[in-house]
Amino acid sequence: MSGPGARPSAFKTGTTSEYPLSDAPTKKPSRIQKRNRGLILEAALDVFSRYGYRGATLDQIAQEAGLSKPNILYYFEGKEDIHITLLSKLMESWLDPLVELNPQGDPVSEILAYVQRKLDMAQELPRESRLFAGEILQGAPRMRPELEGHLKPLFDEKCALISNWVTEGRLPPLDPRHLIFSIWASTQHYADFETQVSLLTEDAGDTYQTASAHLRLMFTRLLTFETSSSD
Amino acid sequence: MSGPGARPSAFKTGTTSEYPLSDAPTKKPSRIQKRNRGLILEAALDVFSRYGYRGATLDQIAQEAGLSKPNILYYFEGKEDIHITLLSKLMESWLDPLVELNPQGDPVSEILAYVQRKLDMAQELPRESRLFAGEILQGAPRMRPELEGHLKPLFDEKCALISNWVTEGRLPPLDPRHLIFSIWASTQHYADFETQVSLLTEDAGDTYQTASAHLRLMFTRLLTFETSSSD
DNA sequence: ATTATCTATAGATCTATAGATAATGC
DNA sequence: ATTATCTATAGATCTATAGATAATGC
Repeated sequence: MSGPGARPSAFKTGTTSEYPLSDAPTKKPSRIQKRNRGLILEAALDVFSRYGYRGATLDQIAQEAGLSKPNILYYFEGKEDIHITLLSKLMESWLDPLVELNPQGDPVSEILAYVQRKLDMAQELPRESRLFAGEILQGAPRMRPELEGHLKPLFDEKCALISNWVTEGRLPPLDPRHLIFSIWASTQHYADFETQVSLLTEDAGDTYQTASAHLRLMFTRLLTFETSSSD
Repeated sequence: MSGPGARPSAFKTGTTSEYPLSDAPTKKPSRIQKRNRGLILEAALDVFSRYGYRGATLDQIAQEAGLSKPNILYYFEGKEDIHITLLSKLMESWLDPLVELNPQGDPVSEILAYVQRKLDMAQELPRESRLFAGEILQGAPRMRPELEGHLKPLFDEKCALISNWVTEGRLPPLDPRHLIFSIWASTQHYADFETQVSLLTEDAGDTYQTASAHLRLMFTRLLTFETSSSD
């Protein structure tokens, strides 16, 4: 009846494995399965990020993947299953740059490196950035559990780290939450609002280079003590 | 046949009047017309900003406006006409804070005041912010002429102004375009990503106050000379 | 034997219109 | 007379399934 892609569409926040524990596969996925699921997810990323969840159609995804529409539904339970699978897989790589924020490193260079990693991701993974932005913009109807389960703990952990750096006097007093929001906003802007950015910069070609310099300057000034007084 | 809302759905970028010059109304709009068009636009802002263009339905808009579906289509040519009308009306108030950037004022306080105005708008007009964000995110399929006609000239003008301030030595060297992008991104973030922000801050209630302090600090540092050397 | 794919189509959803009726303004 | 509103429904679009057929792996 339903294909090998058949899995509960509900999020299992407790596991990152390919299959939820409650529904272990009786067969390992074949080569064709892996290949076609991959083709579908790649096509879906393109279509969903461009037109949004409701704006995207299975027809477009099937066409882009080079498969027939019913064949798409052989590998996934439905449109929503594809979307959730995409977002879920993206989550990890999306949080990676923040995970790498190293408590042992120098606070200023760690945060500046984080800014640069986020900007690089905006440049290299704009579709992923826009997929996320669209989901959040509409209230995260399909990703909320994932945000609570993975993003929230990591965010809290890194906020605590930055707070410690401030307490130790290695950073000037600032609100870690708003610092992180400003980093996210100012870097992802180049992917999420690419249409506007390239319209206004007349697609100068060096947008990401000049953006990098600007953001490095801005966050350096914010994070660096003004040692205008003694010591 | 078609109601008084019947107007060419194409954008007329050259005019900001209620009716394009080429299609002057033979009758002035009645009180009921104004009221119902207003009700519909208010409802549509709610629905479009929450579900996106494709995700919104005329049923939802009709319900929210308290009118029947065919009655909606009596006042507007169709779904797209409502959407374009909304975006077009929004444009002006959206650009207002930037228009107010005063060449005669003090550069730093002018820009800091602009940041605060944008943050206030995110707080007070989150639906408008999200409507715009959604449109840009999907490549501005219905707003591109408006962006080219109104946003672009204003953006160029204000970039030139900031460049002059830099040349005059009243601001440190910086890229005006990226400064404006950073202001837009970091302020609108609180409206566009409100779901994520309130999830991560556990809706502290004072989010906009602490955000204001953070942004003032960040942009003050960026715009203020470090007079650590002589003079 | 099982996995993968296709054609045809059911069933739901949505935009928009037809055509009749009620309310309003000279 | 004109403006405003309603019921009913046409027509298009989209997700998903039924059921048959082809390809693949023991």
